[in-house]
Amino acid sequence: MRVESLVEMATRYIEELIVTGELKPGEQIKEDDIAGTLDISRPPVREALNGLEGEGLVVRKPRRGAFVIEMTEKDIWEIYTLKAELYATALNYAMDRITNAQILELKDLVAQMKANAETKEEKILAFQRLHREFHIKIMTIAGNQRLLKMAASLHKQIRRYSFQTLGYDAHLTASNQFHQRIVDLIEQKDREQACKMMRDHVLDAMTFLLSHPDIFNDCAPEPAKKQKINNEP
Amino acid sequence: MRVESLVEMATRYIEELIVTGELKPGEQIKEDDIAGTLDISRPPVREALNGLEGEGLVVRKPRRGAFVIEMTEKDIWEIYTLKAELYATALNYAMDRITNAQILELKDLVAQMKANAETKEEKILAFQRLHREFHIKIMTIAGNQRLLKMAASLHKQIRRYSFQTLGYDAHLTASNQFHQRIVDLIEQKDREQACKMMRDHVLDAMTFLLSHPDIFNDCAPEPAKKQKINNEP
DNA sequence: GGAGCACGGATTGTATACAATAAGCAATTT
DNA sequence: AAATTGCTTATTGTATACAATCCGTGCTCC
Repeated sequence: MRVESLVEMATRYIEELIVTGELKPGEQIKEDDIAGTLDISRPPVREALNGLEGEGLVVRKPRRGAFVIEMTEKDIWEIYTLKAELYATALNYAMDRITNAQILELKDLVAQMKANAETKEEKILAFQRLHREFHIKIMTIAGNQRLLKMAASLHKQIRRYSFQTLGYDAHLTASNQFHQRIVDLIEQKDREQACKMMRDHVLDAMTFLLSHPDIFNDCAPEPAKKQKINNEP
Repeated sequence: MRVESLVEMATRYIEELIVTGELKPGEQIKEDDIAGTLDISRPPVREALNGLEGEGLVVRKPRRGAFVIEMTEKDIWEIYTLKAELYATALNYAMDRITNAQILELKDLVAQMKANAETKEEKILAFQRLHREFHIKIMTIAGNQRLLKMAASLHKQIRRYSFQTLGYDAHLTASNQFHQRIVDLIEQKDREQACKMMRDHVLDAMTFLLSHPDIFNDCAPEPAKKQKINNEP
């Protein structure tokens, strides 16, 4: 009477460890450890790791094991520039179909994102959830499931850093401004500018992250022994 | 002394079966069959199927097995519209970095694509290879590996149909014209028009395929018993 | 005669067991 | 003392074995 398979369970578990930063980039993920913790056998864990490799969260080195993916500035650039295009494309297609009711829903999300919460952490968590919902709604309206899936995959790869960037008030308010402008432009049916603004929104987040290298250096693996692992022939 | 793991071997094998159309859409892929044919055990086959599911070539229905993905017109639309954007994006970034030598290489590929071969099949196969090389070169120059990977993934999903569409001379010459124009615009450093032409090129291929429904209906599974499989609760 | 239920076969999901390989350490040699 | 080689150990890659579930068929009952 399980609702999810053991593979799905293991996938969610490992993904959570990576996204929350509990497992640092470069760190090895041993199949036995995960299997032992979840009290299951190795095969489901293996399959989960395979799936996560496909999603770009994990790299497998033959006969060596699975490791949390390491991010360079180049990777950040790759992900954000792609995300910018996918989001802009989604909006472009969404502009053909969006209804007034849906515009109101987007406006509501933007309003909620501006709201304050008890603690800063709560605010960030709420913002992340709403932010996600905002972009998913646009991509859903666009009606391209593959686009949604690809964007989600890219997003997962950088979700590690989003909590920390949002810790900066300047970035959070800037993000809010972008959303407001985007919705305004959608309402005005200004496709060209709306898409451009969406692109700028994502690229602005990239610029912010790249100008705060401490954010993704903080997640670096201990340089002691792990460094040797990077020696590729 | 194997160079590739059994998983990679199984992946290549199954992928080939699907892309060549030997396995029809909707057809079940039994782990035992593949394992028996390749004379290996089930686990590597399972992992291969998992990977192919991630690439969108296979769907797994819980406790039911793996099936070759079925394509609807909606899927065709999703894939081509996305591909158009990814290719255009790649070109946009490539325009910043492309060298004159690389432009000459592209010109050479276009010239080769126009060349005739002994038989029609040979010509199509050569064209496919060169065509692939042409777009990969542009994406490589763009310098975004993730973009390349995503585009490759999308391409695999429709490669089944590309051989057949190229059987139509009209489509092949149209495709050649697009390539010629794209390279010309690259040479003239007309970024805007080059990207637009690239988009049009991909969308033109989509229009052609969608206006020849026989091409992807030909690959349909036998309606006898398999149809029942599609009954979802 | 038709519909519902039960049982059997087939196939996947999961677990355990074994084999192969690569890393780390120590001992030995130069 | 440093380097190299051989051994040991830990971990993945692969195979086999078992359990759970779903489909189809045949029987029974209405």
